Amino acid sequence: MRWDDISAQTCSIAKATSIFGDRWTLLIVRQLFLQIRRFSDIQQSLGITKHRLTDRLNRLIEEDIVFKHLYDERYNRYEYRLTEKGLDLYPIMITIAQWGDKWACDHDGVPMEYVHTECGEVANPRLCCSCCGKPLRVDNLRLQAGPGIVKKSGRDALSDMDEMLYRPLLNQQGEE
Amino acid sequence: MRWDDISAQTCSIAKATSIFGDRWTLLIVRQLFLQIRRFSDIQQSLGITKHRLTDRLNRLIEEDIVFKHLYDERYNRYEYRLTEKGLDLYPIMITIAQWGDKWACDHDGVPMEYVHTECGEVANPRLCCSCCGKPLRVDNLRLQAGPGIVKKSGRDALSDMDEMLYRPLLNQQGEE
DNA sequence: TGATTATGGTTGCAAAATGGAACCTGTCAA
DNA sequence: TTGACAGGTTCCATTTTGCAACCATAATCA
Repeated sequence: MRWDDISAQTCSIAKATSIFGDRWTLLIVRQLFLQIRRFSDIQQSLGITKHRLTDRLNRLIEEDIVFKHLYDERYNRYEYRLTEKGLDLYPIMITIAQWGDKWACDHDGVPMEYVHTECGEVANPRLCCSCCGKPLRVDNLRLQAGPGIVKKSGRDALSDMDEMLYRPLLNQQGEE
Repeated sequence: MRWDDISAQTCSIAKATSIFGDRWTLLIVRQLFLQIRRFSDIQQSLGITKHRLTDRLNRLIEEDIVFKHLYDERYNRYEYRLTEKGLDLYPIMITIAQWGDKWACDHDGVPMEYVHTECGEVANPRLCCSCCGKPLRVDNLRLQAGPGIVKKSGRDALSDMDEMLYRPLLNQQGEE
């Protein structure tokens, strides 16, 4: 299984993983959220090699997650900024940080806190239902096949990989 | 910068990334959430080599994210299941899937839907404030240094890497 | 004017991670 | 006793990464 084949899967997690499922990409995005946006600043603050950073930034630009912004015309200097698609990674960053805070934190306590500026409190961001607002957990969220899979299945267009992954969901739907 | 050095950082995202910031780990966890738990099933459904899968599963076991469960005594067969720490990755999986649904979805629509069993609706899981329940976004969430960083800074124990990352937050706090 | 510094890279090579195929080790079932 | 299956391990070629050196441009300094 080559890396390009993974991005070709229907699964949204596979597609997302094919973009930032590597050692550096998420950390680069973290820096951008923390306003560390210049090539050399990112490079030094992460300890990533220039080579790798060039490569990763170009990939992020290709994916329309990052764009180059001219911040100094005299020197012809650019900084890297998040596009809307990139800014939309914020919930992922926060959710990962929360998990790390809970399970991989040393005895000093969490490194960062999140203040919800509207209510002024230190928030514990959590996933909630867009409909009723209650917290979502593994035991009160049921997965079901969405239109993407139902349509593909209808015209027999599921890949072997999709078939293995989604067949149980499709069958379960038939039973109900 | 070696990979082990990344997990040594204070940042929760760095620590989390050091565990599942690679091509396969998140996809393996996805299979476990989808009840695909046997070695050969995971291997075939992902197209990962046995070698790599063995390696990744062992790492997940070391990290206490996965444990082996004997499901057939006669054959002495094990399956891999998520621990509490592993189940806690659910919000991350959902959040990543949501992002993929929004930004990397083909024209057929989303592959999966999430039904909140308590209200019965197809939910659009989103991050909310644990205090007031309102949705959190990049523009209404402010980061501030938490006890982990404040304490380390107090006893001069910030690594160079931490210093670069957290100094702005510490200074900003002083100004207020 | 010529040397030096800063930014933002590229190039080349060695080391580490990964993929692919073959092989191994129980255990059961025919 | 042979074959099949689950769950690996071993070996080697390929790919990705880390590291150091080099380069180009523009500004600044002596």
